[in-house]
Amino acid sequence: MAKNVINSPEMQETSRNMEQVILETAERLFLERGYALVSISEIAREAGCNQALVHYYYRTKETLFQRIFQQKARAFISGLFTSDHAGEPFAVQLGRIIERHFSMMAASPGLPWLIVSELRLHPERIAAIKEQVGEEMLSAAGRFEALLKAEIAAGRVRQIELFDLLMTVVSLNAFFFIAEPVFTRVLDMDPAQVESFVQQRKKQITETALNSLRP
Amino acid sequence: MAKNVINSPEMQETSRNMEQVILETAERLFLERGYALVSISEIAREAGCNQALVHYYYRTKETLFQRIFQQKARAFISGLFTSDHAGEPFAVQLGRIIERHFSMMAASPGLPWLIVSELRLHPERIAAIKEQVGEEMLSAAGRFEALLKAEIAAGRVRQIELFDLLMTVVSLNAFFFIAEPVFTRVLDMDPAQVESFVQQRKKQITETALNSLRP
DNA sequence: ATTATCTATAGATCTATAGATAATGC
DNA sequence: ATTATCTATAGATCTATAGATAATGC
Repeated sequence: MAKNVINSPEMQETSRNMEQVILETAERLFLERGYALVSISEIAREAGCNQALVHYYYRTKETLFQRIFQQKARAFISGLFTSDHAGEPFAVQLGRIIERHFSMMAASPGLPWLIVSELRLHPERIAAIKEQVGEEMLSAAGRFEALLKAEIAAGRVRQIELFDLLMTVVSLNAFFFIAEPVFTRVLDMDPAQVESFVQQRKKQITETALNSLRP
Repeated sequence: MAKNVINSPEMQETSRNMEQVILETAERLFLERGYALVSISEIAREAGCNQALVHYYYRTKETLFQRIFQQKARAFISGLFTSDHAGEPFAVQLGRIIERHFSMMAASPGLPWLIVSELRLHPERIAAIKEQVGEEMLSAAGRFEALLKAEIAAGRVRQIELFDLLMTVVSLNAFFFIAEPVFTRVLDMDPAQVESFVQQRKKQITETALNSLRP
């Protein structure tokens, strides 16, 4: 805590390195297969150290997981609500939100599956996340809701609850990344095809969501 | 195989019963938590028999799972394509398809999660399903695609690929049931509230999907 | 005689910890 | 002297099978 930040470059480098490598390896594996199906020995093997070292740095599998999961879940949720496009027309703002949310998942394509799976399997994990982002989410939602209501009143958007709109956006975005590995396999795509598939779908989702709002 | 179908009612009753009870228990548990997180001893315990009996009837965990999974996966996919509303307007037909698909999942709310999770975790399971429903799906899709193209040509539906339309429908339907337990917890709903939540969302999904198609 | 059910156990995990050794900092 | 890393192991699973016993059908 109150110790020196860095003493000798090399040593701290090495130590931080293995600690960091373990964290990153764990993140990758958890995103692929979830908490229960990743073993500590697998993390250690892929990180290139002994199994006990994972415990040395992170004590238990659960604390290691939580650290990764909570940070990711926060990004997932708050990514949906961070909008700094005030002044722009509603449709443009919404389009940007959808695209940002989509891109965030494209950078971590295992995330939507991990979040829903872990929250389904361990509902007690919901509380921590709710506490972390609940406030922020509610206030951002409030602001956006005012905007939506104004659009509806002006007759530019059909009557719809904010919840349904968000649910639609998240469904389209998240399910795409949840199912993407399956499609990729079924259609036997190479990485370039996958990339173009993702980009096309992003466009379609924005179009679909915006179109569905017309009065 | 070529044996008598039923000999003595009681005996066969009892035997079929435990065999059946095991199958149903396994189905319920697999739908809740997936293959890896359900143990044979748990199935046995909940079915009310000894662990070895599960192996006696179904040999391995894998064969027991496959039997359940393949039947369910087939229902999930073919449910989307079975349409016997020829003659009705396109929008009505599509609305019916969406509602049927939604209702099928409502009857097995763990199914969408189970399917995507297992196919993500074990891509080799894709092949069997593809073989089972691939043909049927392609021909049903072909018929529906003709309908869609005609609607587009008539200017009643915007330019869209069948794949994107189906993806939208499945995303909206499936993701709802994938995330539903989480929402239910977050909003702390009782069963009656959940039921009405599900019904409302069903309506919204149909409306959203149809609305998004307008030119 | 056959089919259903149980007990017991082998062998393969997996998490967590204790305690030894190696590397680094003062 | 402290921090990083390893070896070894306890204790708790979990799947699958062998072999005993109980129930049922002929």
